[in-house]
Amino acid sequence: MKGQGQDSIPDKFNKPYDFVATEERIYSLWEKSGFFDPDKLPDRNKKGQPFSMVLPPPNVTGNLHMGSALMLAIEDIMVRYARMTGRKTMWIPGTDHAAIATQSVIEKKIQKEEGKSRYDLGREELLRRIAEHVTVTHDTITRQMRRMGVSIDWSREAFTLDDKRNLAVRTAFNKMYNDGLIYRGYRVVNWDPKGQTTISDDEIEYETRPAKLYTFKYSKDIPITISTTRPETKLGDTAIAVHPEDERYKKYIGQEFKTIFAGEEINLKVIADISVDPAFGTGALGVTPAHSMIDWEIAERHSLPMKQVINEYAKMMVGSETIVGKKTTEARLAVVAWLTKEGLLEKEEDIEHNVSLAQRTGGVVEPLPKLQWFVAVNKEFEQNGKKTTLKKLMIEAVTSGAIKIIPDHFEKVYFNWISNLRDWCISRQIWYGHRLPVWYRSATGDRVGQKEVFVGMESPKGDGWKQDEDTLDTWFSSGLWTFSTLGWPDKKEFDLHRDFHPTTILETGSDILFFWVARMILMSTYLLGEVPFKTVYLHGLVRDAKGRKISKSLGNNVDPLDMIAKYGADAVRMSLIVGVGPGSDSKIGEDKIKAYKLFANKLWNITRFVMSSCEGEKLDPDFTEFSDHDQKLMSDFDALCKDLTTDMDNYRYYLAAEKLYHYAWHEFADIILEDSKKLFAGGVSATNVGSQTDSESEKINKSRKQLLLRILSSIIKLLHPFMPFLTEEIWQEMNTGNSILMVESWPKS
RNA sequence: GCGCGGUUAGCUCAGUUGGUAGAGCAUUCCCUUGACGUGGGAAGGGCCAGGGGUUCGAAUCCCUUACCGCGCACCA
Repeated sequence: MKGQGQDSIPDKFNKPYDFVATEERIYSLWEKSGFFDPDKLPDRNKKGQPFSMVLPPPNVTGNLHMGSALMLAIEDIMVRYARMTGRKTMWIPGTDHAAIATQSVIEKKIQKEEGKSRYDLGREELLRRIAEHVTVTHDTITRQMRRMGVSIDWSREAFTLDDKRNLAVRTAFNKMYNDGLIYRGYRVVNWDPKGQTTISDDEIEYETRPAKLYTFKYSKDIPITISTTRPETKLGDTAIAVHPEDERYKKYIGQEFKTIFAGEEINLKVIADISVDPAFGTGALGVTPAHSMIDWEIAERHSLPMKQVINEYAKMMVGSETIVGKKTTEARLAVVAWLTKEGLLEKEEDIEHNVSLAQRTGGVVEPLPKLQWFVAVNKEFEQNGKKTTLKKLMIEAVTSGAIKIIPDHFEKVYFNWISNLRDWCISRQIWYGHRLPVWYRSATGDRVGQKEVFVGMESPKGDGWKQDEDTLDTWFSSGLWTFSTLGWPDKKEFDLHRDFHPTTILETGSDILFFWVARMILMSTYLLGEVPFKTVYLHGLVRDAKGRKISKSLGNNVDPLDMIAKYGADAVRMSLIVGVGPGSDSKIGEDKIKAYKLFANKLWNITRFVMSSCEGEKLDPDFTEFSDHDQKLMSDFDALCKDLTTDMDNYRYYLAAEKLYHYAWHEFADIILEDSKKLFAGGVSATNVGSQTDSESEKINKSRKQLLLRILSSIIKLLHPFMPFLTEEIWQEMNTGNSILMVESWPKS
C-alpha cells in the first residue's frame, strides 16, 4: 500500500491536478509568508538592485476583464522573476477613482433605479452613494486580483482619491500654479453636453458619419461664398478668413460686412490667414471663434471678437424664432430652410464627416468658450538653471534614453502625439474627484464685481471664501502615481523609499500611452526632476477568438473568473502570455486556455512519475557522477536555462513560456521520461545499451534519478513566474514544506 | 494629410545579430492499458502579400505597390 512510508507519493498525485482546492490554499500560504513585502523578504532576495513597479490602478467601476487579467499576468511574471533573481522587489497595488467614468456609471444607475439626477441628490449625497459603491467594487476587484495569483504588496495599497494622494495633488497643483504652469483661462474647450463637463482632447473619440456640406452666402450683399457642415454656428461668426495669396479674395481683405443672418446681426471682417486652404471648398472660411478650436486660434491671431451662440445644453442662444432655444441639430435645418428661402444656398453635398464624441458618455462634443483651468505645455520655465517647457521635458525623457519604450516603435507614436499636444484642460464640472485647491470671493472696495482668486494648500483665512466647485481630471492624480504611492510629498517617507524611484518598469496597455504614461512623465520630470520609470512595457488589446474587440454590445466578453473556475488561474495566465509579443493585440479563446490546463495536468503527472521512480532518492545539488549521456542531457538543459534567462531579461515572456512548455512536454516527458522507463525496467535505453554489471547499472540508475530530480525541480522554478500555483504546490510536495518556491533562486545555470 | 503596425501551413501565431521555414490547434493514419487517453508515434500541408534592389546567400536589410488594422490631425 502506498501512503505509508516517508518517501512515498502523496495521495493527491493519484488524482488529476485539482486547481480549485490548490489555488486558494497556496495564495494564503504566500500571503502569510509576508514575502510580498520587500522588507520581509529573506536576505538572499534583497541582494540585487531593487525592483519596483506600480500596478496601473484598475478603475473602481466594473470587474476584472481579460485585459486586466493579461496585465496582471505579465506584471506578476516580471515581479516573480525579479524576486527569484534576488532583487528586493516591490509591487504596489491600488485602485483608481476614475472620476468621470465612475460618476457616470453611478449616475446612470441612480437614474435608472430611482429616476433621480445628480442635481436631485445634491453633491454630498451623490458622493456618499459613490463611496458606498466604490467600497463594494473595490473589494470585488482585489478579490479577483488574488484569484489571478498576484504577488503584490497589499500592505502598501493606495487609492488615487485617498488623503495621501490628495495631499500630493494639492502640492503638485500649487507648485505648478506658482511656476505659472497652471492658469485659468477663458478659452474654447471640449464640452460634453451629456455629461455636463469639459473634457480633454484625449477623452474624445471620433466616429465617421454621413453629413451634409452646405455652400452659401451670408447675404446677397456679401460677395464671398463659404461652406460648412454646421450652418447654425454661423450666427456666431465674426470673420471670413481667406488665404493671403488667394487672388479671388485679395481685394476683400480688410473689408467689413454687416448683415442679419437668420435673425441675428453679425459683423464680419475679411482677414488673411495662412491656415486657410485655398483648395478646400470655396477657399473662404467663416470664422466662428466661440465654437471651433481652430477658429478660436485664428481669432486669437487676429484679435477677433468671440461670440457665443450655443449654450451648455447644445441649444441655440440667439437667432430668429424658429431657431433660438432649439437644439443645434434642429437649428441647423432651420438655418438651411432660411438660406433656401432667401436664395442664398448654392450647394448641398453629402460627405463623410468625423463627429467628436465624449469617450465616457457618448455625447456629441460641443466646442464652447469657458473659463477653465489649464496646464501650459509650451510655456517656458526654469529648471536647474535651464529654460525648458513641459513638452520639452516629456520629449527629452525619451530621446535621452532615460526611458525606453517597448516595443520601441511606440516611441515614435509618443513623439507624434506630443508634437500635436495643446494645453491640457484639467478642470471638470463633476463632483467625484479631487477638488481644485482654489478659492474665490467677491472683491470689495473699488474692485466690486470682480472675484478674488486664491490658490493654496488650505482654505485662506478671512470670510467669504468659497472653494471652486470643479474637480480635477482623473489623470492629474494618476500622473503622480509612481511617487505619490511612495510617500511623496512627505519628505521623510519618500526618502525611505528613494531606492524604489524611478520605478524599474511600467507595464500597461498601449491604449493609455498618452492618457497616463505621458502624464506621469510630465509630472515626474517636472516635480522631481527625474523620470518616473526606466522602461515602459506596453501590452496590446485582448480580443475574442474571432479577433473582434471585446465589448458589451457584442456580448463577447470572456470573464477571466469563469475561466479560472473552469481551467485554473495558471492555465488562464499561460494562455494570455504564450505567443503574445509586447504591444501586439491577442486573441483569447477557450481552446487555448484548455490547452494549458492540459499542460498543468501533464506537469502534475510528470511529477508523479518522477517522484514514484525516484522513491528513496533525495535531490543532491552537489551530485556530479552523471553518466555521459545524462551529462549531455544536463548541459542541454543548462543551455536552455541560459537562453530562458536572456529571454526573461529582454521581456520575451511569450517566447520563454513557449520554450518551457515545449521542453517540459516534448523533451523531458516524451524523451527523457520515456527513456527512463526503459532504463529503470532494466531494458535497453539511451544510456543502457547492453550488458553491464549490477553496480554499473546501479550507478546509471542513480545518475538518472538525480537528473530527473534536478531537471524537474529546475523546470518548476523556471515555470513559477508563469504558473505560480501549480509550481508552488509541486514544490511544497517535493520539499515537504521546508521552503517557499516564490523566493527560491532562479536557475541561471 | 502625417505617423505606426500587420500580411508566414486550414486556424492562431513564432522565427531574437540575413544561412533556402517552425510550434500549437485542426486533419489523416498508426500505437499504447502501471506517470498521464487530459496519452504516444507519424504524415500531409507554405513559390514567407506582389514587384524591384543590396548580398555568395533575404521571411529577415532597403525601395515600391496592394490590402487590413491603429493613432494623430483635419473635418470650411
